[in-house]
Amino acid sequence: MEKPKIPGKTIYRLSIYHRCLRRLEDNSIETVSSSSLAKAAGVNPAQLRRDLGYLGTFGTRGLGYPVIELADAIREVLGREHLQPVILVGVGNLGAALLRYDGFKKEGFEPVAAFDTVPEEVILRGISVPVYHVDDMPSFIRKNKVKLAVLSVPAAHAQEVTNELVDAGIQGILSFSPTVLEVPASVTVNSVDLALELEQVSLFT
Amino acid sequence: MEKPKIPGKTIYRLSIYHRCLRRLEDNSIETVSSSSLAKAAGVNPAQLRRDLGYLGTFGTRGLGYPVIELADAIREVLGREHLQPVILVGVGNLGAALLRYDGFKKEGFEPVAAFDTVPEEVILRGISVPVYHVDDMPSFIRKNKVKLAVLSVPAAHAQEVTNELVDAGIQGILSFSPTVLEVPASVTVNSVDLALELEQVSLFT
DNA sequence: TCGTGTGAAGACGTTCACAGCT
DNA sequence: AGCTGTGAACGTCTTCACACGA
Repeated sequence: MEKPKIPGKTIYRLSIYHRCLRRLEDNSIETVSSSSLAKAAGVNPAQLRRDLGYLGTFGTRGLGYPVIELADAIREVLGREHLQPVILVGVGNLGAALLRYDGFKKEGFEPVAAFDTVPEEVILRGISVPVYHVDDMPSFIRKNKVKLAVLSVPAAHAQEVTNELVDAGIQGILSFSPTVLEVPASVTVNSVDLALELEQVSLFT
Repeated sequence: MEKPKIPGKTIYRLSIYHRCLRRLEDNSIETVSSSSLAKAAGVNPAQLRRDLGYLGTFGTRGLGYPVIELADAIREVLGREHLQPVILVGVGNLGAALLRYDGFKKEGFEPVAAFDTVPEEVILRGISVPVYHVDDMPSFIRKNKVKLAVLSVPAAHAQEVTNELVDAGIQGILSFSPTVLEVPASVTVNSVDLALELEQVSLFT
């Protein structure tokens, strides 16, 4: 069997296309051309067609792509059928904001618990997720078979916490710490460094 | 004059190297080899040497790079001498967290004001930046010649606010809205989509 | 010998341009 | 005619591998 091996960048864009398609679904639009979907997603039409080519051949020449089928196909590839449980470690300012951020739920992720070294000090305004002490983290991960973690602890403790997460069985980490985390190859890490992102903007002006 | 034309990805990594170098400066370490710095930054040694090559030739063969000179050279390229003023629009959960986030200041950015549609409702816990009504935003931008903005408003209003920012003279925007923003070519936009980032992690596990 | 600097090769990603289906 | 699907060209980024200086 051929394994299509979809490139990472394409996968990233598929998520974007999916979001655009959902809007079209909501508006009961049935077909869409590569050029208009590409414009909505902010990419080149040829690139979009190339990306969709990884899903098989869907489009109708002369017409465009069927919105619903295409959205389903992307969902299948991205495995978006059920909500993924996520834990969050480090309920400081940023962590608390992330817990309240509803964008995660919209995209299929559900924060099921949060951990901090001083859980009693966490202000619970608008947070419906339980906050526990980090000592309880490994057992929680194992018991609930959580695979994804969001890391928003101070940089100085990021590696230490990461080690605990990995030992407990976490397979994917979204980190907001401005450090390079060392993990086994089997664990995926995605780092978002807010200051670096802002810097990028400033350098191209 | 030859303009070396440093690639965007290299610039991004230069920022990372710079952060690593600062730690070395703090520890009074005077020279560093490409391999050890590369490891700290999480890149391939050859890539690091290639990147540093854009700055001119600094290293001493057989020895490594002088930490201080190298850090200075990067600072010069990145134009990091003075603090850049930044405004933030949309002081919701995420926006408030970003205001309290001290990582920006450490990297040379200073939030000078924030704007919201209901500034009076913003809880000021730990926020030292003044929060004004969005109606006052354009005049503030013009008066203070602010060039950079962080956008953390709901997706539905992102484009509208962006238009106002651009009209008022903003040249770089760091957006946290999950939408594609339309701007003139002269304006740089960098989008951070938190849900997409988490999704990326989940897809590679 | 150690580690930089760099030509050359390779991997990867994007875009063009057009054949072919509806 | 309109729009997809894709070979091929192109451009960019990464890595190798080695000459050369300290």
